Amino acid sequence: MSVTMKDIAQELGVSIVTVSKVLRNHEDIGEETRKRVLKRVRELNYHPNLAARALVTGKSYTAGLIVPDLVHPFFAEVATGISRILRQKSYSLLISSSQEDPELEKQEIARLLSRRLDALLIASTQCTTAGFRPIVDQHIPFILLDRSFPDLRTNFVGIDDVKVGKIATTHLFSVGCRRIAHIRGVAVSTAIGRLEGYSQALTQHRLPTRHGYVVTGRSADSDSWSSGFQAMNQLLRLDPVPDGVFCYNDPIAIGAIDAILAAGLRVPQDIAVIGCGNLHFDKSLRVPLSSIDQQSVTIGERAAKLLLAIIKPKTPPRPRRVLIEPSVVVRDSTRRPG
Amino acid sequence: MSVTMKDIAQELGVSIVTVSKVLRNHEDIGEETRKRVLKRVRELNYHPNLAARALVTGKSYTAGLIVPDLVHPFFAEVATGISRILRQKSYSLLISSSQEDPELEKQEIARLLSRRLDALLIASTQCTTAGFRPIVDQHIPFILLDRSFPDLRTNFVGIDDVKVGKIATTHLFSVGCRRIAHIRGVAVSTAIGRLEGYSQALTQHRLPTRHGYVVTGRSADSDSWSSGFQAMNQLLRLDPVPDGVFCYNDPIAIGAIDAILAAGLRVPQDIAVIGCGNLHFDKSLRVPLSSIDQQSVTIGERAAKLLLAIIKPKTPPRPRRVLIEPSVVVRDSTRRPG
DNA sequence: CACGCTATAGTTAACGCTTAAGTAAACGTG
DNA sequence: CACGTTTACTTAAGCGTTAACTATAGCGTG
Repeated sequence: MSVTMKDIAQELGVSIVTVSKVLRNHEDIGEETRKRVLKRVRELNYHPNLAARALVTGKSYTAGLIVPDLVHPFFAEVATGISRILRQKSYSLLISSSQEDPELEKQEIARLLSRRLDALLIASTQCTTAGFRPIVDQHIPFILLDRSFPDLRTNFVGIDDVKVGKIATTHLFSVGCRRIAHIRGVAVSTAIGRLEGYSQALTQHRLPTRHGYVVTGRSADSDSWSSGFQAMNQLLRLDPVPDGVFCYNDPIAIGAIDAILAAGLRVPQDIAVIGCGNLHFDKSLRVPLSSIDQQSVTIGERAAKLLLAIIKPKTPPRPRRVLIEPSVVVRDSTRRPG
Repeated sequence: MSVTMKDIAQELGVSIVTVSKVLRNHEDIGEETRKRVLKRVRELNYHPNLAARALVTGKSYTAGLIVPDLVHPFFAEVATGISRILRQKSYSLLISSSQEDPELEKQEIARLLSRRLDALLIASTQCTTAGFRPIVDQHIPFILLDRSFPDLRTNFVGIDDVKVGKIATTHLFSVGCRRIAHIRGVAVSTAIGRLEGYSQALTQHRLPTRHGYVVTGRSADSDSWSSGFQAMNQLLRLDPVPDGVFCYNDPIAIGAIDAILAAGLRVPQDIAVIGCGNLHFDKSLRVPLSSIDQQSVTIGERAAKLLLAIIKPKTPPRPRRVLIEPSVVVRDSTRRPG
């Protein structure tokens, strides 16, 4: 079918091994032989069969990535960051989406495991850590992204979610909000961390914890908008009505803003809103949305670097936690006289 | 290292081939032996090494996808569609981003080729077809997505761009616009097709072709917003000013709307705007944006199905062109008394 | 009861590459 | 000039599978 080392070796009257060595820049090859081989390799546009190489070396030069949803810009950006770093080291990336379905995620883990990838990167939708057992059992290095599990000692790269909640809430405080509500996410680590940060900030600024001021966006990410819309309507029925809302993510925040506007109130004059994620269209929204930037590309890049680091050594080093710093991006939805 | 067929065979006192046959549901295996093997396979959580299998069968059960930009929702959705179909047939997807860089795209093609993938899917940023030569030479089935090349007879799946331009322009006409401008994209097939459709619609509705009414968004997709903003400013300096604008894509349209609003005009009362892509946040924009839906997920699904079809036969069937039907999604930016 | 048939296995050789070990020739050294 | 050393290669073995044969037993059949 396609050209092999054997073909090249026979044509040139050398052994297969000689060709192999030339291609891997092995030292003990004569200058002239090396040139002859390289010349023929170029002429035939030969590329070694990586499946064969993987079989004997045990390294596939491929990493696997499982995300809940490729369309979500956060994960798309993380993937882009990973891809950029891995490309430099000639690694490829097998991407698979779990569609926010824990069962599907487990299947994908199994599938990727049987490909003997060098490492796995997972932004998990699992609730428990049981699904990671097969990975641990097979001694495949892996890194969790974005969402972490307290009871699982493994590599993790993500944003410092407590800090996210803290700086978002503090920002609302600094623009004059005193009745700050929170539309939280479902019970994953990111939601818990941001809630924790929100609470810490309230305490720090000596604001009371009001009853009903924390509501949960009920549904999964795919339906964040309506989730935010409904949650905000719940908040609008409270007395006193909040004057600032920190939302778990941007789609929820957009839904919340739409609910506020639908109720005849103004953003940010009556209620200021801040989201999280800093989606790149935030500035073109009906009310340009203030947000917490999650440095998604950076998360991807750091994850990829960590991956390369843990692949190298024979015995994997002990798990590392990489926390990225969030930052506030101020737009109209919180821009009002302090 | 990890469990192999050999281990299982030895433990059970059968030959490796027997194990292999059981796993591939080969018929000539006794009921009892089959059960014994399957039992042990499950106990050990054994999964065959796909690299080894790929080496001998020549099929990697992996497809490659190259897109200009993973973060762009269109490509993310296409990838999701592809992924969904391929998953059902136990195929994996190696995704790689060319970052809108033709040179990088060529490198990625080379990289994917050396992995002996079963097929390639490419949404290309190339200007010429030269970059596809290596793929053709190696007889790897491949499918172009979204952007096509008139001088290359190959498989293609994408939207009917002429129709896109036609129905967008016709929609503007139907809401009362009589001076319809077009902010076109750079010289790829999609831009050309949409322009063609725009022209056809003008003719059909007996509208004059006005000088300067077609301007080009200069830059690449990554900077579409400012591109649309500037292009719209150009249109605003014309006399007469357009009363409707069909934009090559949604980010450009968002930029255009921002420019119109910045000039103190209203959307859609003074100028109606329609984009293309139907990004899922369109409804939450400052002015909710009418758009042409490109059925991106469907494009991905159809592409994946085509892929599975052309992989099967020994000799590849002749190239097919699959054109998806676009449709108008009406929102505020064109909602005005006809 | 020898025959071929069927069901159920096993044997052998490859897939394309890498790794380790081996070797022949040329070279330097005391 | 016998000895080790270096250079430049070759040979052999094997990575974990599968494809294509081959082998054996049990069985009905004419």
